[in-house]
Amino acid sequence: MVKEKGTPPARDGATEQRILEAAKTVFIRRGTGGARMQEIAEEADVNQALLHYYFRSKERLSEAVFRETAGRMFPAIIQILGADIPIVEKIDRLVDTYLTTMSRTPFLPGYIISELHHHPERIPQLLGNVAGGDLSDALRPAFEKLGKQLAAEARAGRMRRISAAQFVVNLLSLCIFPFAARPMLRAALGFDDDKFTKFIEQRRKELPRYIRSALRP
Amino acid sequence: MVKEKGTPPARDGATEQRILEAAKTVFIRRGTGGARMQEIAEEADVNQALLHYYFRSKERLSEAVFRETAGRMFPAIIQILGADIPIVEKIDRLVDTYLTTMSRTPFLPGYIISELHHHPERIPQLLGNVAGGDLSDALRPAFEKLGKQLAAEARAGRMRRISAAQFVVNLLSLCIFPFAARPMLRAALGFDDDKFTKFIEQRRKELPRYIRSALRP
DNA sequence: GTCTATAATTTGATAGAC
DNA sequence: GTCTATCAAATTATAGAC
Repeated sequence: MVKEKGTPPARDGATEQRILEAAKTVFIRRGTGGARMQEIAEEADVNQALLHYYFRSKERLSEAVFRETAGRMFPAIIQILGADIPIVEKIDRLVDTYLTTMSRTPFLPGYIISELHHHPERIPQLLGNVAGGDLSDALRPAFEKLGKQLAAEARAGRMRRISAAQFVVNLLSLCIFPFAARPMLRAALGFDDDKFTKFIEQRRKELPRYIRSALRP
Repeated sequence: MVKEKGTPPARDGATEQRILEAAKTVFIRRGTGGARMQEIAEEADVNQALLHYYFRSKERLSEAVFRETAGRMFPAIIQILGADIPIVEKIDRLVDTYLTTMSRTPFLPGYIISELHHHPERIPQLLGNVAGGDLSDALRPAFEKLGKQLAAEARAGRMRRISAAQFVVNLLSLCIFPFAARPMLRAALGFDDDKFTKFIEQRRKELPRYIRSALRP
C-alpha cells in the first residue's frame, strides 16, 4: 500500500500542509503582492505546479494564509475581555498574552497591518475563527461587559472614566505597536534582536503598572 | 514662448510634480509591490512613458515617494524631544503634533510599516531629511537630554522611573497605532470615517493626561 | 500526486514620431 | 516634453507525461 523509496514522497495531507506552512513564511515575509509562487514552491520543496494542484491560485492560497494567521488575533482578546474577572487582572492577562504571542511571531503585526492596508476587502476574513462568523457580534458582549466594569470602577472612585474602546485601543497600541514598528526601532534606537528582546521583556514587567497607573483617578 | 492651445500642456516643473503626487497616492494605497505604473500614469493624467522620462524606473520613483513621505516622521519628534521644555510639555506637544499629522495623512503609518516590513533595506532612507544623514546621530542628543530629564523627575519624586526608550515608544504607540490599525478598528468596532475622527479627537483630549498619569510615582 | 514544459498574461521599460 | 506602439522580462496558470 505505502510505497517505500529512497526519498519517500510525503503521504496523505502532509504535502498540502507543508505547502501551507511554506506559504505562510513567504507571504508574511514578502506580503501578498511581493510573494512569488516559485519562492513558495522552493520553500516547500515541491514543484510550482503542485501549488496550483492543491490551492488552485495564488489568490486562494493567500486567503488561506491570511485566515490561518490573522484569524487568530481576535479570539484571544475576546475571551479575556469578556471574562468574569477584575479589570486589573484583564490588563495583566492581555499584556502577557499579547507580548507572548507577538514574541513568537514578531512579523505578524506588520503582515496583518500591511495586508489590511492594501486589501481592505479582506477585513471580514479577520473573523474566520470567531464563533458565529461576525466579529462585531462576538465582540459586542465582551465590550458591554468591559464597559460596565469600567463604569462601575469609575463610580466607585477607583478609576478614571474611560470608554471601553479607548481602554482597549490603548492596551493594544502599547502591546502591538513595538512589533509593527520594529524596523523603525532598529534604525532609531539601534535595536538588534537581542536588545529588542530585552526591551520587550522590560515592557512585560512595566506595562501592567503603567496602564493601571494611567487609569488612577 | 509659452504656447497657447485648447488644453495647454503643463509648463515647467508642474508635470513632474503632478507625477510625484500621483505616485504618492498610488504607492501609499497599493504599496510598492502592488502599485502599477499604469495606475500612477492615469492618476497623474499623463502617459506611462512620461513616468520613465522623469523618474527613469519604478524603483527610483518609489524611492522618491518613500523619502518624501516617511522621511518626515522623525525630524518632528527629534525637534520636540530635544527641546528645552518640561517633560509634560513635551508630552502635550508630541501628542498634538502626531495626531494632527496622522489625521492629515491617515494612511501614512500603514504605508510606512508595510514598506519597512517588506523592504528593510529602505530603513536608511528614513533619515533623508535629518541633518547629517544619520538618524541615530541626530536622535542621540535628543534622547540623552530626555533621559536626563526623566531621571531628574524621578529623583525629585515627581515621576516614576522610566527609560527614554520606553517613554518614547509608549507615546508613539498610543499616537500612531490607531491609524495603522484603522482597518481593524473598522471591523471590530464598526468605526466609519466619522466615528473614527471623533475617536481620535477624544484621544487628543485624553492622551496627555493618560500618559502623565501613567508616570505618576 | 508530482513532475516538466509551455502557454497566457501582466507589467516595467524603451524606441521613435510629433 | 509628450505621445503611441512595442518589446522584453517576469510571473501566474495549465497541459500532459509519468
